[in-house]
Amino acid sequence: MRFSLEQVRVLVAVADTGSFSAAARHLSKAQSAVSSAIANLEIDFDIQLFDRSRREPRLTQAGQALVDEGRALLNQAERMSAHAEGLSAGEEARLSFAIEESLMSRELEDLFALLAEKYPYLELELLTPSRADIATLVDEGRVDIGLSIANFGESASYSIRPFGTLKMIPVVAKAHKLAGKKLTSFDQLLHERQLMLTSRVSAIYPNEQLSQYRWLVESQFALLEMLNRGIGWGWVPSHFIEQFESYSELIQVELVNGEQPTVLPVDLLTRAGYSEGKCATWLLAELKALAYLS
Amino acid sequence: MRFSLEQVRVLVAVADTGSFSAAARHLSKAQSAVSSAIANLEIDFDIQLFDRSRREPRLTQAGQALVDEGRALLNQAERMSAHAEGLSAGEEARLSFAIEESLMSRELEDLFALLAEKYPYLELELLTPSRADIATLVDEGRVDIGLSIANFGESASYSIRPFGTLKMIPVVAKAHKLAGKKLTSFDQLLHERQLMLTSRVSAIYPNEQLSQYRWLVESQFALLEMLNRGIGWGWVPSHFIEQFESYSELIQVELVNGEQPTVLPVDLLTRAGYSEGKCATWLLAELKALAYLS
DNA sequence: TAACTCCTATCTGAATATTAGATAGATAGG
DNA sequence: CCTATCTATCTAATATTCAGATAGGAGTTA
Repeated sequence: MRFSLEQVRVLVAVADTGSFSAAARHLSKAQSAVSSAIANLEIDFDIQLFDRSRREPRLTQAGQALVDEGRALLNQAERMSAHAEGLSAGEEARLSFAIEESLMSRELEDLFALLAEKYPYLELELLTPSRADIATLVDEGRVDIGLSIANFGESASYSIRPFGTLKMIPVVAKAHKLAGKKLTSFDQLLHERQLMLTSRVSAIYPNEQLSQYRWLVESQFALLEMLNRGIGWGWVPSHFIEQFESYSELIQVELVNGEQPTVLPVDLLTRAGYSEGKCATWLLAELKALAYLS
Repeated sequence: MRFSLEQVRVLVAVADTGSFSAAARHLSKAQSAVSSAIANLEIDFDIQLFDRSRREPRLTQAGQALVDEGRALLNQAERMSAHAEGLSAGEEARLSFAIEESLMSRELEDLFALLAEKYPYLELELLTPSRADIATLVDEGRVDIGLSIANFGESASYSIRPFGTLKMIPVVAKAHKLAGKKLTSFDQLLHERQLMLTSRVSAIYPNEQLSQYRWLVESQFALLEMLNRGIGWGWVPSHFIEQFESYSELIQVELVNGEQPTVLPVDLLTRAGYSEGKCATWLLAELKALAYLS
């Protein structure tokens, strides 16, 4: 016969309370049940767990070692129970989330920390593909939820809902020749080298105003670094400049008639048959409240 | 009702074999037992673990998550069993071992690695007090076994057995003025500064030949470093020089009549009522075989 | 479509394990 | 010595687990 979790619970209770009787009271069991539970464990393990030479039993060295093992075992069982309870309450086991790098922020990091605390058993997958790939991932079912700047291709197999807006501003490094100048027309920008995000997989975005001198960069990080080095100008989410120390040296290119910034609509993409679990619901609600997603 | 380890075993078996029937065969149970075990788990956890719409059940997302938890739980249970088995076979739960720093060596490190592998559940405490303190620790029961160079104080409450010998040689740094010289008498050494181990707690060792110019150092490490810097000469276990790169710059002080090295007896100290467990027995046997303990 | 295989759910009675209650013996403290 | 409290053990009742039988569904083959 193999030992049971219940026996281990009894063992730990006896170790905690110091006597079989007290453990029985604590567990709402008869004293005889505790006594035989321990006796059976000792038979199973073929080792004495308690020294009964005194009135109150004392753990032997082996007993102490096995009580420690037992606690670990019960913790694990408790964890399993709690996980099951969460799942039963509608928390998803796994959430795959694709979000455009432009939407990344300090606040988002804080949000994930909260998520981890609130739903400790959730397995999150966070992908940050380039804009045009998000729809594909949702479409293929590779990802549960996608959040990206509106992208005017559509498909029947995923749903699109508006989800706030993102403010994009044209920026340059302080050392760039456009820095501090007030431009009278946007066309002047288009005669300078533009650094823009691209994707290896999908086509580039059709609705950006494009300079004829453009460099295409796949990595948001590399793009910002290149902007920092004054290699060109580019559209950047305004909160990047406000929140990240590393990019506080980038400044907005201003136009005299003030027609920027561009406010881009953000879309929420979900798989066709997707029903949000608790975690996704919470995460999306919190996300919607983020300041930079006005 | 709370779930049992047996139910978890069934759950994992079903996940592994892919069907209730196969799991039943694998576990030597009736198929109905497997079926009801899973059904009860689903009732307990209040969540569906398998999708039964097809002929063979498929794990739901929640089911997969709980199977993972279950595997962890069974591992823990397995660990507890194995630990109990070891204890029942006579392995001690805990071994407290005090050994003089002079006896430390490469081979000893390897020995501990082997010990950890051979007895994975043993909790080892390794103390390296200074020589005179070892007897005290054994005497107080603070330590199960002590290994130290013979020390001519005795007590009734611990037993002393001879356990090999350690070769000590007088050494200096290559840069020291005694380096390379052949001394005609030991007395010449006694006119130079001697660095020797001491203990804050107990008296210094009475049976060493003492220079009148002596410095007392509590740390073996500091002593060796000071020897390396040429601050004086000192008695050092010969295997230190042979085994440790850092001290290969120390060389033996030679006497023309060749009366060194000094061979010191090593003693094994044990508590009065101490009966070696398997781990201690193995460790001591291996220790005794170490080359430098001739 | 029919026959066949292999699957799961469920019922039932038997086997097994667990439990409370009662009792006896042991230990510690006054 | 007496009392309170402890543990071990017995017994009968209860609860749980299990195997075997059966029925129905799913997939495969002819």
